[in-house]
Amino acid sequence: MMMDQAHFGEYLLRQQMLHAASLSGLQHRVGADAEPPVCEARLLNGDLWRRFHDIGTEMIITKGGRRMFPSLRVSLSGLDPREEYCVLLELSLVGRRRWRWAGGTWAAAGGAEPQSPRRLMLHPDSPAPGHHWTANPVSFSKLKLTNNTMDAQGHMVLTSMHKYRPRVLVVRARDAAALAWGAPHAAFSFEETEFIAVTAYQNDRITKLKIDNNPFAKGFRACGQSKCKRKNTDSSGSEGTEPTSSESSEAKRPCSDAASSCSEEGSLRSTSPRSPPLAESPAPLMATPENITPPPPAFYPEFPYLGHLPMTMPLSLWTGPPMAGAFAWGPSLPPPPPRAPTPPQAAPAPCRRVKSFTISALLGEG
DNA sequence: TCCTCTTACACTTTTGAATGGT
DNA sequence: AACCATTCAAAAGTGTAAGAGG
Repeated sequence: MMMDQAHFGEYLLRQQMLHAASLSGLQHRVGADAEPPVCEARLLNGDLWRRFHDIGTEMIITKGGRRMFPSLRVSLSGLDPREEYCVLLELSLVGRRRWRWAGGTWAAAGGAEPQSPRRLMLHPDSPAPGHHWTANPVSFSKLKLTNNTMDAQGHMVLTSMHKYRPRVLVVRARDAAALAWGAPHAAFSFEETEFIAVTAYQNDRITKLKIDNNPFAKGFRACGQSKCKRKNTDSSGSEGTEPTSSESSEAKRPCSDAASSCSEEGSLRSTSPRSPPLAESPAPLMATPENITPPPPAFYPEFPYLGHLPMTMPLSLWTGPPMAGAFAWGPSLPPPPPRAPTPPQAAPAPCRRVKSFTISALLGEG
């Protein structure tokens, strides 16, 4: 690790300062010029999400961080092609309950435990002009979930046995620092993306669905080596059993639902030379209109589970080496002008390639 | 005893450097 | 020299199973 404890404390403090500023700024802008939303979002891998949702989606959380599967992939529209936007993801606690797997179903089991400071994940392409966001799928496939409250890797800290719902925030802002002055644009969430955080899968059907659709779990499929090996070792007469038609079709389908498995990487893989062009992604699965939650009247939603606690919102940037690009929040940094008008441009601004995105880089420091 | 969490493991996929051809 | 395609090893990601701890 490149940061000692003292610097880490400073890092955290700066994070909280930044996000306190961000939050107050967002709320202020809402009151100042709340505009009718024009932005729309579609859940690209909605079909897969619905299959999980029908059973009761579970997401593994580990100390070191575990990716979401399916990951959140949305398509945005209705953005000003020349305006700069930041896209963020947050995970909202659903209800104030703790859940428990009992008798083959999820049931409420008391009140929610105190939650860790909420985190926002800034999409690594942020900021980017509207034409970039509308031309490319917005993928959060690199997002990791953890139950480690001391996490310093920038992962989303969740509590096991609690239900969460991802929410995508679109903020008009030229850079991360300008988030505090950027005008909020829209927020979206999809009911079928709700999930319960767990440290071990409770529902066998969820396990099977994950294995059948997640390429990394291919080894556990009915025809996978791992499975066969296990069959050979712990069963004597079942080696000849054929998988069910549904199982075999699922297992053999290399990248069906590919929107969620193989091609899920989406825009985040765009820098890889081996990455297929985004245009080759399978046809998006349309989310029904009622699944699109319009922006709330007050841009930033209320979080009843947080009560009136002072909000701390570590903003996570999951690209680049963790902590390596610690925020450079210096007093010498002049605040950006409050929403300076965008100079007219002859053509849409070129998309900014962001491979290792840091606040300091955005601010032109370092 | 039950429930939840951690850890090691074997497996697959992804990534990026190295290499060779044009 | 520059570009492209291929190869290969390391890194990363996956669920399982056993065991620890409250």
